[in-house]
Amino acid sequence: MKEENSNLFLRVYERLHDHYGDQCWWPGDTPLEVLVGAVLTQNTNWRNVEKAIGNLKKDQCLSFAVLHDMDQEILAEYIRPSGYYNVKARRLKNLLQMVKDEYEGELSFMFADSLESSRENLLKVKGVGPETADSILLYAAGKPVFVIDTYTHRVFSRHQLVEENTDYFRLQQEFMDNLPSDVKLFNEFHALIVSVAKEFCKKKEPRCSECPLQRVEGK
DNA sequence: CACCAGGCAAGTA
DNA sequence: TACTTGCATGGT
Repeated sequence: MKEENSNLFLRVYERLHDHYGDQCWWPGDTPLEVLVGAVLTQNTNWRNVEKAIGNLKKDQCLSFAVLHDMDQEILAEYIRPSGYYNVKARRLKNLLQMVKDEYEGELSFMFADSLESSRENLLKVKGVGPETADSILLYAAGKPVFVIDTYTHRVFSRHQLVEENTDYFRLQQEFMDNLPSDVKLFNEFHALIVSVAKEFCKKKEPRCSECPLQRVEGK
């Protein structure tokens, strides 16, 4: 539309949203499904994650109690299609155990906790890094946390919208300092960045000249 | 056939 | 601190 906004990040968002529309992430029927998916999708195509989640759903295993009590080896077989199934089974077990220890096994208790301490508890789980933790907080808990991923860094640095050498926390701060703290906006923006990166900002054969972010004017 | 996908931890120098 | 490697299936 008009791009009358003076904020660079909002202008990028508007241009992406005009081009792609609502993305409606995260596909998941329940917070638990989102949490499981957040681990399973680590460096993995979402389609493979859907297969793995489908396996769990088919046997009614997508409940906290069932997953928590399931043998790690059995869980690994269920999630095999998502790849790295042994490490991911262990990581899921670690995560479920933390929720059991810290929040009586109730995701709703974790989500009711403060952002700082729930994030801290998530990050202390072996296998949960900043992106996985923030994905859970944004997409499962509905907290206003901006999720950064490799695409975010690639798209924004390639368009010279952020410093080339930055890290997760600084990039996240930059987004959150420059955007209104809005869950729906953070949700859609992250998904839109993934969409534009997949289409125009691949490592090999980038098609930058056709990208809708061409000539976004700087600050 | 090669390449990569909605990361993270552990090892090395 | 700054790279590198292991983990692994499935689509293009």
